[in-house]
Amino acid sequence: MAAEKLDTEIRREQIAEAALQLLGTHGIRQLSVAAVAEQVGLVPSAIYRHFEGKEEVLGAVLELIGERLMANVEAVCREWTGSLERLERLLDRHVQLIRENQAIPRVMFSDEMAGGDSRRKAKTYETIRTYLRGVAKIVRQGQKAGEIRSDVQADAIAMLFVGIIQPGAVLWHLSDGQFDITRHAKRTWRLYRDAIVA
Amino acid sequence: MAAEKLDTEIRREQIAEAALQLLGTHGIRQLSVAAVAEQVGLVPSAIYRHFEGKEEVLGAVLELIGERLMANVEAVCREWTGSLERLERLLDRHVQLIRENQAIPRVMFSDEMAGGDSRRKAKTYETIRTYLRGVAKIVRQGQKAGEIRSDVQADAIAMLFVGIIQPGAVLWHLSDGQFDITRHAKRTWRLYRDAIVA
DNA sequence: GCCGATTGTGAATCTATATTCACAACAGGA
DNA sequence: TCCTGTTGTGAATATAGATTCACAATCGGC
Repeated sequence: MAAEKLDTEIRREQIAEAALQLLGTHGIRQLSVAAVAEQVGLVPSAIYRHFEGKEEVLGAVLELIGERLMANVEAVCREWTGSLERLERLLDRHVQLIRENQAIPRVMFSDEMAGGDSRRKAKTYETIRTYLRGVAKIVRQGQKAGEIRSDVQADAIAMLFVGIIQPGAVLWHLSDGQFDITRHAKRTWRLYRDAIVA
Repeated sequence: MAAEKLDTEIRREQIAEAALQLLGTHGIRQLSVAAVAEQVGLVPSAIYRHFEGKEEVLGAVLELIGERLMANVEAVCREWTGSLERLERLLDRHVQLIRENQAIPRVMFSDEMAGGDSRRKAKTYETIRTYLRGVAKIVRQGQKAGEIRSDVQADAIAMLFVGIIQPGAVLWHLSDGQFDITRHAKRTWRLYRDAIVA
């Protein structure tokens, strides 16, 4: 039975989303064009109507992740003013995002992606740096406002922010959800907060 | 030209080590039996004299990593007494270990490994937990001794310890060594230390 | 309603890799 | 020295999965 014909822009999004999903449940080694196609409800060869090949699909996934990460940064900056509140909320959103997309931490912090060409490696690097820059910006504002200690570089503070989640996210995934990442984030936040307040 | 005939125990170690090395330079997608064999100076089929297959090789790599991680924990416990010193030195050693084996953080915190069977996933989980338990033990001693704050679970403190390195390790790898992980660890240690002292 | 362009399909192809196997070389013990 | 078990080799096999292609269905504009 033939699938509905949809605009290539729509399909590209669907495909990237499907790949992201699959990357969460199985590793990159499992990620086959066939699996992605099935998830979308298409036949493998149809993928090539919308992407040059598997590599490009992975690139789109990376793009997608980058967008979502930055959307969170922008959201907290919009909704809150204090830098500490912003960071705390960003943490909440980050946990939420990870819970919905297990693949994110793995893809970003594992270079599973970087396997193919080295362009992807560079792009992954850039995506992470962009996110870190966003966090660091919040931190710097906090430092200017005297809410966050200024004797440590904003970059370092931003990176430790990511470090709050990363190990927990992995445990959460490896334990099939046993490990309570939300609680972990809450607990660790207290620690982190105390470490960075002025 | 035929390779020297060596005892299977030796070969197993060589093979695991070679795989670990390759996992560092290329991702898991690149890791082929052929590549491992070449690195050891053998022919692909020779691998099967010592391992059941690729999966088992990956298992051995995991084992290897676990041993090295725990060796560090034991070393700092042997060489130092204060819990803060122990943690600081463990951090040094951890950075060192990562610098020598890029694959470690990626393998451990990326579940690249967990792709195959779910036994590996469970084993990866156990390996990480074991390491975390080791760190947490140091932390608890510090809490008893009054060196480390007691109002936060030792587990959380141990996990953040890992979080100090993890993001930096990834950036270091993705940037091909541009990012200075050693400096990052030093800077972040100050932050972390302040966060956990009693 | 007709036409070109776009999207979907199924079969065929192509390649990379894991794995197997029969045979060769070698080690060490009897 | 001979025998047996172990390790290494190269060729052959098997398979999964990416990619291509000729053809069919569908859509939008005229």
